[in-house]
Amino acid sequence: MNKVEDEVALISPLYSAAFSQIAPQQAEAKPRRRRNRNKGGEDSRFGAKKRKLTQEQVDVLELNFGNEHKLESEKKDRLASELGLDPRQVAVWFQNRRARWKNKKLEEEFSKLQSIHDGVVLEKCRLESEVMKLKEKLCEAQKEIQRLGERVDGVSSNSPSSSLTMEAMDAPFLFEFGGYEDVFCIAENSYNIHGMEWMNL
DNA sequence: AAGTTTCAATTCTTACATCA
DNA sequence: CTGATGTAAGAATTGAAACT
Repeated sequence: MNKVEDEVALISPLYSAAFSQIAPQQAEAKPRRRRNRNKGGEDSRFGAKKRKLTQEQVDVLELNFGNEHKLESEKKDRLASELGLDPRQVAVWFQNRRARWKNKKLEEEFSKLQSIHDGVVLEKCRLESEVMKLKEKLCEAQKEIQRLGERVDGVSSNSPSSSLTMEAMDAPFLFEFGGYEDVFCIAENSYNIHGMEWMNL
């Protein structure tokens, strides 16, 4: 396994985990109860409207998130008192931070898969054009063989020891594959083959 | 079975940008 | 400048599922 595959394999469980939980909800799509607006009013939990954590608070939270994405209850209380926040706020911050982290990972995995996909498409194009070139070569070879065959037929009735007969004999491999007919047959049929299907022939 | 925790989805607020 | 409007980011809530 190469590095990219390694990383993708590492992150991939995120997809299954995410999708396994999203799917049932999408299927049912129950309506959610709307929350009452609390415009400029009192927040039931904090007594006053308190929003937007300070940069310093965020920095400390980020530092702790960097070490451990999950929050032990003890650590939550300690952080909360250290930052002058409600423990609930710390818990919510970690929860939202985990969600953002997960989204970021999914985006990263998506762009990795996309670049792998682009590479594969490019390689497919290259192989297809190679197949086309080989088919053209094959076609030319067949025409040459046919020309030689016709000359052999024309001359053999007059002179069995002519140089043309010898030319024909220089390609003994053709006879091992059952003669010209099979070769022609393959070449004609393979003109309408796309992708790598021709290999099955 | 009831309480707790976690998660995805959603709502709501804030800050900032743009435009008339 | 200023107020209206749009929008991205993130704080907070909700309900369901998993866990204890």
